[in-house]
Amino acid sequence: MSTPAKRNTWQREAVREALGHNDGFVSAQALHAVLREGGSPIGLATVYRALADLATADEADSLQSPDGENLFRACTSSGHHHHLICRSCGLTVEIEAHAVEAWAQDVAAEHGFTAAQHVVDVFGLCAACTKLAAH
Amino acid sequence: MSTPAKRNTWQREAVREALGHNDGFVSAQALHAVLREGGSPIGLATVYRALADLATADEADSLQSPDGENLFRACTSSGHHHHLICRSCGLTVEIEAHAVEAWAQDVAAEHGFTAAQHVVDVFGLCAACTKLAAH
DNA sequence: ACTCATATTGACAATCATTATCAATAAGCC
DNA sequence: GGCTTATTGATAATGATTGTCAATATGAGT
Ligand SMILES: [Zn+2]
Ligand SMILES: [Zn+2]
Ligand SMILES: [Zn+2]
Ligand SMILES: [Zn+2]
Repeated sequence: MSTPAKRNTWQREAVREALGHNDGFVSAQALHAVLREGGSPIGLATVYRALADLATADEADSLQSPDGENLFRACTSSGHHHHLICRSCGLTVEIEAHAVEAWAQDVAAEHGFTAAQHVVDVFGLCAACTKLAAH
Repeated sequence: MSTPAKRNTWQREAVREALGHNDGFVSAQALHAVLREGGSPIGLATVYRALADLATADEADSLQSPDGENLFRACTSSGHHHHLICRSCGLTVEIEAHAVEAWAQDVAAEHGFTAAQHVVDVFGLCAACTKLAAH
């Protein structure tokens, strides 16, 4: 019952590359659409599976958008960080938040909570999308 | 196109009360089940609508669980705030985070983002659950 | 209390992201 | 080249949420 052997398929690699060519967070559906438009016959379920694998292998970051979608992004920095995300085009900026890290620790400790984790994401409209939205 | 007048129905009040009788975050489905078990013939769609209204009226807090469900909770303190939640028993503490509010605004503005929103939640083990977990 | 214009309800259908099926395929190993 | 079995992908299934719309109830006006 050891770890089931992983195999290398062009599908996995295609998803990895497609993620890498994208700056922001993308949904599985969107990534699948991009791949198909690029001529790949890859299946939707496979994209979902590949993204889930990449996320558990810490090769991709994942978060849920305000409307419940699961979004993925190629992992650039390996350390702990947070994101500023355009909810229109997906443009993402990695942000440091030392003050927030400390605050989270403190507030948890103050109330006797242990093993504290936190979810901190900022969503907005990037400069470009803000202009577009202004007709 | 002024604001459409709101009417008071026993359904709205039932949802409000059911929320108040619950300490932690609950899903619309769960709250509907509780109400029906209590003898109320309220409809599921109505519970969804009532909860959405309460949330927009800042009478209830909402957040999405790690698996994508929308959860609601009666609001004890008024105004914008965040939550410290025990991931074992659901105990919830409302927390102020003025520093985080300012940080979120600044970081968004610094990168030219507008209409910034943020998701900030702290999950951990409360004091009681920490003791239990210590065998 | 009666009327009326309309906000609200609720059973049900529709949507939408995600997951489960499962036969067909292909990766890695001999 | 064969064998084992992880992987794929078309499709069905799931499950939470939202839309539909006729029937109902609310609140203001009389
Ligand atoms: Zn944008
Ligand atoms: Zn952090
Ligand atoms: Zn607890
Ligand atoms: Zn805040």
